[in-house]
Amino acid sequence: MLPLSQKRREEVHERFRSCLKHRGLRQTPERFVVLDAIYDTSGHVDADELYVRLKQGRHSISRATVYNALNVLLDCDLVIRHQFGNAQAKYEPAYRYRQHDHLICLDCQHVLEFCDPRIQNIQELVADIYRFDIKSHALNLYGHCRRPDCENRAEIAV
Amino acid sequence: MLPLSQKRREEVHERFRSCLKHRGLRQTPERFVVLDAIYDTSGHVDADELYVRLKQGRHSISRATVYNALNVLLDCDLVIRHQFGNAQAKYEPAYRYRQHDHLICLDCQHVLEFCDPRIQNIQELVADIYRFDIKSHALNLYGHCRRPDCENRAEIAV
DNA sequence: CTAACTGCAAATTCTTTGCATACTC
DNA sequence: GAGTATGCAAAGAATTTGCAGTTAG
Repeated sequence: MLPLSQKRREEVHERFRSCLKHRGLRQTPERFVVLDAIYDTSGHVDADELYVRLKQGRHSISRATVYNALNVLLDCDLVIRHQFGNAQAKYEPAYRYRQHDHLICLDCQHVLEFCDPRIQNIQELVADIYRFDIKSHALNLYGHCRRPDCENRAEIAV
Repeated sequence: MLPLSQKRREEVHERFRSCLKHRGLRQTPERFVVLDAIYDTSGHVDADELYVRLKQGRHSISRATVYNALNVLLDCDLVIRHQFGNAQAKYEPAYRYRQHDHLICLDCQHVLEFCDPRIQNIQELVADIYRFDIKSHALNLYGHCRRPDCENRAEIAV
């Protein structure tokens, strides 16, 4: 959890407000609490982590509302959802870092981020060839990290 | 469903047999039936489709066994598992096509395959920089296809 | 004031597990 | 023959849904 600058937070809230208005959705406190929780997160959170964290904090909120807020935030392009292999969605802020992709350790589930401009080129080329209007992409690299404290290293393949 | 050549099927079976032996696992008819069903599939199947197809056909099999077989086949690197956004795993043969990635239509869920050699380069560079031993990758491009019969096109973003 | 949202619990979906029976090796 | 795999049904995990009560606009 690293706190955002007040200015940054205001920008994100403003964007959310205008998106909600535009879609005729309500500005509820719960939705902003979930938004802030995601933007205060370094790395990736899942829905349950958010629920537990907010429940423990002074913002009581139900799981259903967390999921609802996440879907609204996805619709507004304020958060990004990832599926890193194991079928539990992870979320991250859409407007914090520059565009990046992920490197996932198969042993300890650690996630690293990296950038490579060539992905943009690939995307454009493929869009052109297949006549697709591409909205987003996800490049996930799976492997084994070499952190000394990496867990479950034992599971070695053939 | 496009039938494999007998020769190709034999190669795949042989690979599976040797892998099972190597791991001290049994060669059960069910495992080979699931293997063949996946290799007879053009495109991507999920576990339930396999179950239904095999149930309908002359090979009665339980869901639990389908899942078990899938996990064994994954371990043996004979099939590849994908998560295309919606958290239901899809499977495809590992030894039919050359290495490829996927283009997914957000409206009709259609999946196209494409190849780009630069991904290999990116993978090697990232492995080097982050000192990761990369085993596999998945590059998914999400967007809107332009097929005239694309369903659900209506859902337009802002 | 009223339609949309929240909270709760129940329902759904996908996958795994436990246990008795069946079958490989 | 020993131990692993299968089949069934039940359990589990993640997410969605239905509904009564609450609240934003």
